[in-house]
Amino acid sequence: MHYKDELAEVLARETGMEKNIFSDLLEIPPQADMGDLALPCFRLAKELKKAPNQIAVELKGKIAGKLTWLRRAEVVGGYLNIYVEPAQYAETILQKSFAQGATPGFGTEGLEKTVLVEYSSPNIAKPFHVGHAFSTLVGEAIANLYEYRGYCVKRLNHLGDYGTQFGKLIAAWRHWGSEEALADDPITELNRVYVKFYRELEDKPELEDEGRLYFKRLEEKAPEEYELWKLFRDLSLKAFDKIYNRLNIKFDSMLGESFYSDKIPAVVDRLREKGLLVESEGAQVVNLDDYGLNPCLILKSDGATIYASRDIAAVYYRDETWDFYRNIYVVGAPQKNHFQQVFAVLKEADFPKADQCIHVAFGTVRFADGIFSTRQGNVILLNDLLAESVAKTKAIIQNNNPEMPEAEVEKIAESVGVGAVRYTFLRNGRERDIVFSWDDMLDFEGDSAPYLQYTYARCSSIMRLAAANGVWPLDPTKINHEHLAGEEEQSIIKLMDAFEDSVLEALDTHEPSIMLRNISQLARAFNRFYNSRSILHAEDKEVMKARLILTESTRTYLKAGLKIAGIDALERM
RNA sequence: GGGCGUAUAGCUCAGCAGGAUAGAGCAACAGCCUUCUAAGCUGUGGGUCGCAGGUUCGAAUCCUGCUACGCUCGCCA
Repeated sequence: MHYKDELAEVLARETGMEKNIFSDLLEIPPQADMGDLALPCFRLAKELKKAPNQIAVELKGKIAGKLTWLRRAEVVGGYLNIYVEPAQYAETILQKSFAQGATPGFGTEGLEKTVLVEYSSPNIAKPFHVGHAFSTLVGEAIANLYEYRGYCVKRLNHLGDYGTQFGKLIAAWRHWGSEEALADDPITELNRVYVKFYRELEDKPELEDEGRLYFKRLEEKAPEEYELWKLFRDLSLKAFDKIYNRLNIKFDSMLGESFYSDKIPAVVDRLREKGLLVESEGAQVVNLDDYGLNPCLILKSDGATIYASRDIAAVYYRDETWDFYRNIYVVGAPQKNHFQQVFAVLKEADFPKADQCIHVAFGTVRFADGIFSTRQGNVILLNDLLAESVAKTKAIIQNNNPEMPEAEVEKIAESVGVGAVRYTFLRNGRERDIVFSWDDMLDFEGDSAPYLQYTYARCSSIMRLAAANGVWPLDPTKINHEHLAGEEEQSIIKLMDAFEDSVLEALDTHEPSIMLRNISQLARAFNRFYNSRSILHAEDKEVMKARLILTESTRTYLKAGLKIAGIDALERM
């Protein structure tokens, strides 16, 4: 609400008080009939030693005639409610949005700043399940948000390709692996032997040592183990590529943990020089008492590296490579403590950008009766979920549009099915856990991606018809905005007005759901408008023009918001 | 035990730098397709905002205590 600043200005001038007092106090009322802006006068009452109601009345008198856009002001209780001139409001917002073309609410404050977003980061040789979807989809949306404000974004996939687990995998493979099965479906086969390893472990604890031995050999780059690991890694990357293609996600870097392994000695030296390394129970740790944290383990008692040291090495490497403005980790909430430690160690080591490293945590995907576990083979593959979602979509489309050609059905079903899944991971606060339920995942009504896509397609359909009838395109500056003064139209305008702030807040808090909520409300407002007004069959041509402009603008906002979320906007469905 | 987080309608969630009768969606029920896409729209019912105190003109929102659940607390990542 851009009028807020001007109103605060006038209030300050007329009362001789600080402008900030008013801009802090001014708020958007909970209901449209209470006005467009409101000033609660309760706090002023104390300072001015007058009743809130009386203050509101006096202020109302002082602003009278001072603002061109002010339609009326009303005192209700201790509130001064401000109503803006709706036609003028519509004109301002629509002109602004048309001036910004396809990217309303974009910004350039990020130019010249590089933001690294680490996300997805699956473990090689393991199935890509719906748990990974959280990081992948939230991370992509956050990357898109930064790009929308002009930042140069580097998408980093920090592959889990290192650690004792790969020693175990090699052991498992040597015991039970099948070449044919590996060639046929590598991830499934590798996962099969890995799961078997943990089952066998119960009776044969010696397997544990075997796994450790192979990892040690791997670290020493023993040719046989190394080649095997390399094979597993390559096969996994190929499999991951398929899913990333399907999600339309492209990474700028696929450097995994293994890449940083040989960069750790330099980190250890650095920490030692700073006098931070302490021996404890045979291991090398950094004491973090000053931060209220437990010591951070840098080197294990056998001298081997650990994930914390690898993460620290990665920060130095990334800064040398990209000179980052921000370094963001989209990693699950259970690793909060880990990142607090890593960032604290960086601070202790006087790394100047420690505060520019941010852990963006998200919740856990689990079943109602327990957690996903790769080891127990108790997972739902993202691909299976997508397939299910696409299949359901396809059935709906065929039911609704029996005439639609098969190829188009396929294409739309893919976009809608994938979009629906995407949306379920983005619609809520990211730190909430998601209890997996097929019904919720495949609910295409109400607050869902298909609802947004449907609304977009509906707008598109109207614009197509308008073009066919020769009434579109038309000059957006040459419409009568008085026709957009109604409640249905104004609620749409207000949401468009709020879109940019929702993007900024989403970026600020790394919470894509905030932006999505805005376009979800916009879609709802448009559908109400659509159901209560005739657009192409409006009472006269001027009314129709105004409504077409509103429709086209809605279409633009929906598309922009969906694109940030990574969801396709479809011309028909 | 220490730390972090969560608790709002039957279900899934918004709201939380204090403010006006606590909002959506789903589910339930009742309606709306001879007019631009019914994956839509309208209406109805449904809430001691976990519990107990406190601060305040005013608390879902801030503070304290408690309860429940989840995560985490060096040699996995």
